[in-house]
Amino acid sequence: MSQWEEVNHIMANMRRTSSPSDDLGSTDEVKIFKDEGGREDENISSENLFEEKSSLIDLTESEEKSVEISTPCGPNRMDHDPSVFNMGYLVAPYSYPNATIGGLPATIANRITLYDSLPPPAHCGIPPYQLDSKAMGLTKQAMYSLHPTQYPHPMLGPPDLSQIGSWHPPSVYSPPSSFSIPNILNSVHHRAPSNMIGPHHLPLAPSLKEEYDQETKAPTVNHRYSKNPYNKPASKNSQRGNDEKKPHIKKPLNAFMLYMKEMRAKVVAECTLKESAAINQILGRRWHELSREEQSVYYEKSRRERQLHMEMYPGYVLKNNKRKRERTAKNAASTTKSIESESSSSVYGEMKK
DNA sequence: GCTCCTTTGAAGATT
DNA sequence: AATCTTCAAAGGAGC
Repeated sequence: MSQWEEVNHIMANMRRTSSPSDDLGSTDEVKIFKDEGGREDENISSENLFEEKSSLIDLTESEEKSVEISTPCGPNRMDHDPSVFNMGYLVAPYSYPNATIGGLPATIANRITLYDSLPPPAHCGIPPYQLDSKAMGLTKQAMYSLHPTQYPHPMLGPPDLSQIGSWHPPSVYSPPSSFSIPNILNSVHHRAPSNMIGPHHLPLAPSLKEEYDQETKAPTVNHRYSKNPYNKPASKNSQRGNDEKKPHIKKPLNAFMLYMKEMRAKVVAECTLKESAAINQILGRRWHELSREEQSVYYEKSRRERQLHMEMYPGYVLKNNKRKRERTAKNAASTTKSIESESSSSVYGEMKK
């Protein structure tokens, strides 16, 4: 069996253990699994997966020892600690939930990581499973290995060293004093086609910026689905016919989403993989490989998107969809009833009344 | 055609 | 206050 086939086999196993009708395979279970720090899972034939992945690990490790080239889908950090492969696809690429920092409880560690003047850890990622070059259909050297001297995207240029050690958690509540919608628009229009915006020369993500541009010409209500305000949400809300009077307002993208949106095409081109789940794993790993300075670019963009979103939709309130919660809460309940419940509780972003 | 997968982060909901 | 849950994007896969 080739390595590529092995990877596919692993992914097929994942699907088999998570059929839509099987709640055990839902996202919820994965999250629980993550939270428990990779505890042995008696359900998911982990032994088989372990063996399969171990073989991949062995192969790749031996390759990496002989050839010091990062994998096409990102450098592999795991050669220092092979054990972290054990849970492969089934665990988060890093272990925040139960991880500790300096022996601190996980919750405190997370607080420090997230709020105490530090960005999320950029170097504690764990590849979910071994992505070897052959499996990715690549034998060439990685284009985006993110070596300190390599910046695959102009945005990810050499970091501003002055920022090192002075990370400030991005907050939508403390925008730069110079930030304002008119500033953004002026910058956008005057700098076109450059994507750089504002005094910080940070690009606003195409999503909101372009949509905002569109809306300034022909205002629409749904910013991210201006052309078809009902396309995506429709798939998750089949009772859309009843809701067509109040278009769905999507959430602003967070930093990682912005990063994914920007880098996805490159990773796809690099890896020949098309399955988004696998691509996202790669992107997740790369996200953690970014330096703080590189990540801060996206946090700043995200902050600006949220700020702009707030300006555009002052009354916007995201209401969580209780569908999954209800589904897991009442396993015994009939599916039909659940759908009915969903219809009444499935609310996406909407405006305050 | 709908849902899942998979990632991180923001924010509402729940405990 | 702490924890849990959902949803943002993406597109292939399964039902």
